Amino acid sequence: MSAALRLADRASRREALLDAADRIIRRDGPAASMVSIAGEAGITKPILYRHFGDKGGLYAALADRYTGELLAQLQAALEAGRGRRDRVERTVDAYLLAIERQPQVYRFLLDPGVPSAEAAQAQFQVRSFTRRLSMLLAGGIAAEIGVPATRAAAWGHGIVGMVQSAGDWWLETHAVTRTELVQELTDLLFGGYGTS
Amino acid sequence: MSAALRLADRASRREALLDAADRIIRRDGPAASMVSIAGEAGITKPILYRHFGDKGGLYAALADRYTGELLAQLQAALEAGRGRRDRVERTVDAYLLAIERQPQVYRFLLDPGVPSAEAAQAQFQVRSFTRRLSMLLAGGIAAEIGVPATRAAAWGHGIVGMVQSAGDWWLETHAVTRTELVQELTDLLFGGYGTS
DNA sequence: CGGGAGTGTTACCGCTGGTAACCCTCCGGT
DNA sequence: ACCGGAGGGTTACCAGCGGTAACACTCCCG
Repeated sequence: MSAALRLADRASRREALLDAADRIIRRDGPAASMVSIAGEAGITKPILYRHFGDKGGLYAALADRYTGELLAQLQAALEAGRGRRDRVERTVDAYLLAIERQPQVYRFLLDPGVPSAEAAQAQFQVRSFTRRLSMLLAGGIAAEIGVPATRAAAWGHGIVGMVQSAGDWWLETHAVTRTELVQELTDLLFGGYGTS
Repeated sequence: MSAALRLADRASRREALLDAADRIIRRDGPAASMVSIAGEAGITKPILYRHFGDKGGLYAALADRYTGELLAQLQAALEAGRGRRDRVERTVDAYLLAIERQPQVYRFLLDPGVPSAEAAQAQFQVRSFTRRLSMLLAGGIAAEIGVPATRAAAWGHGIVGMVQSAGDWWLETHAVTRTELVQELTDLLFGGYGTS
């Protein structure tokens, strides 16, 4: 009977640990160390390792949490829009808003400062997120406009990378306002380059 | 008099060290360690540090070399093309060809597995490359079709990211042939999504 | 023939991720 | 009431990393 309690305890504990890691990563960026995370959580390293096995495991869990939130926001924006162009604008804007609000988290997701191959799981998790997002987008494209699957896939990955890269640049320079960037990118997607 | 000789020696030595680092990075990817690079070059660590000061310095030098080559290839492709669409196709193809031939180098450039903030210079160098490339592209766009500078800048970064991300996906999956991907991306840029 | 420059080495430091061994508390069975 | 084991927690350690200090050698120049 207490086994269930133990399990629930473990789960909430795990969440608390992730919260601590989240705080530290927001403060230190991808350079956060395991001991500092453990310290923030009020415990010591081995407990972290008992829960997540690996630094990669912790990072993967965190990445999963973040990407889950982001994906939900993006999907909400996607569904809120009316008409194709409106949907694109809202989604791009939602993405930019997210990375603007939590740049450290975003940096962590984009390049988790993994020392080497040990923590490749996190890298994988993030790449997996990008791919999931791209494929989701590809599915949407294929469904929206009749287009072969390979073309939709290529476009999906390309568009995701486009927004991501432009967002990265924008985050560093803030050379334009967010709404301006949304307009520029949407224009680009809707044939601004080819038909001008 | 021998000072010049010494300098030439130093320069060629430096090139040799970069060659060794290049070999190791091709073998181990971004996880290459300083001691293994030194070993490959037939010497020991401190010499590396005397030459490059820092791991960041070595990585920056390597990144500089790689990006120099890549930039030259891209510019050549850009100038070889006749007409806008042809230029885009050639350039995208040149990029894909380059990353296909040397995926490890490409990985190193994209995410140098820097442990943390120590070697931020390399990161900076690479980002600087992406930005240089994007701004070069932006300049081309602005000159080619009359477009405001901010729009050209946003587009430049977006397009670079698009090709980069799609190339990344392609490198992992090889879901399409290179020439197919070139066509898809060019179509996307030339209004394939907006005008279909 | 002496004495620096400069090249090379070994040996170390601090820090990181990761783990082994131990302790201590609390809960259930007899 | 006691006692034994299952976890949670800690200290103390290991290997490896980037980075550096101190020391040896060689070779060229005055």
